[in-house]
Amino acid sequence: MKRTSLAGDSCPVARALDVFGDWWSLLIIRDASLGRRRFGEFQAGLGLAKNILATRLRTLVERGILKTVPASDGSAYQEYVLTPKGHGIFPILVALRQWTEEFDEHPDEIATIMVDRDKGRPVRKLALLSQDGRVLGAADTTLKPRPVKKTARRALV
Amino acid sequence: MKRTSLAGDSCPVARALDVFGDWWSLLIIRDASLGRRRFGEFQAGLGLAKNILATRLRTLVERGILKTVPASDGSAYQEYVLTPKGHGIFPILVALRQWTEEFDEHPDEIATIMVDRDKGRPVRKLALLSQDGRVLGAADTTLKPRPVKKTARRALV
DNA sequence: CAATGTGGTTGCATTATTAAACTTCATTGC
DNA sequence: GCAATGAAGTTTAATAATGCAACCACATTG
Repeated sequence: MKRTSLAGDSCPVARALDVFGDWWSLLIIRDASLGRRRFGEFQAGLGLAKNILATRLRTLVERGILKTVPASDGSAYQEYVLTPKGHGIFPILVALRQWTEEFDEHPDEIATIMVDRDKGRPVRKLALLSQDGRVLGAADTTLKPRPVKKTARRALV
Repeated sequence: MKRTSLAGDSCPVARALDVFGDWWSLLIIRDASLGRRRFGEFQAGLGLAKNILATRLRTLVERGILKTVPASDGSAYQEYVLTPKGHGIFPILVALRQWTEEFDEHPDEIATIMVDRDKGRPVRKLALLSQDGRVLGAADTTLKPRPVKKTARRALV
């Protein structure tokens, strides 16, 4: 069957999904961003099979989303923590959260809200802004071919 | 295999992934937001098997992300267009795109950039803001239990 | 040093994905 | 008006991923 890979796709959305777009990866990343670090913590929190968790952790490490570090409690085990590349996924988690908050049919089943740590007040909705600060909706945007970088152009000459 | 359903989960991230978190749905939604409407357009653009496309379109309609409308060209076929709930996914697509733009190992393979339609200039990065307008990173946020709505509280009394 | 806990791996049954062939209805060419 | 083509699916059979349970190696605890 060979599940079609999106790795070589030219669309940045597809490329992101190729890295962490499977059923469990984003949930693992979510838990990691909440401070979970140990294999057992992920397994208990997510309720997934251990073999699948092992596979996912391995590929997320391979892809530079997570890295393994010696356990913080001095034991000989290892822990999994987000790399900068992994921390960069945070806005995606926020966007997913906010979509559910706005459109879910049963918002009363949502357990938590995201708040500003300082003030304890709910965060604002993510907004897409133009360079001059206008709020943009989907209809206010277009896609253009990526301009070739100067260095790349010089290399071609 | 019995893919574990996340529908009843209390985490809003999991609930969103339960709706469109599979391998193809977000790509279909991406294409829909680019103006693709017909079965054949999706199939040609995504290169996925027709049976899977048919299944995905059906469940996305069931879940209120897409709706079917009579074809715009007067033919007897139908077209698939985003509902408001589906349009609400746009920020998630933007977040995925921007993550790839920032962290991908081969950014030269990315074909397009998102620009402001008016000015033709690249959009800004999505930013998470507090109520008083400060930019928040992951470390500046926490999760709190969802406060009970007034109406719900009154219903309990 | 035996017992338990952590962090996996292995094997098997079940379910999902895929490509290709087939079906149905609408549209076009003649 | 009728055959041929195309759009939009459905069906079928092979293959890959998932889930569950059992097993294993090593570390830690009593």
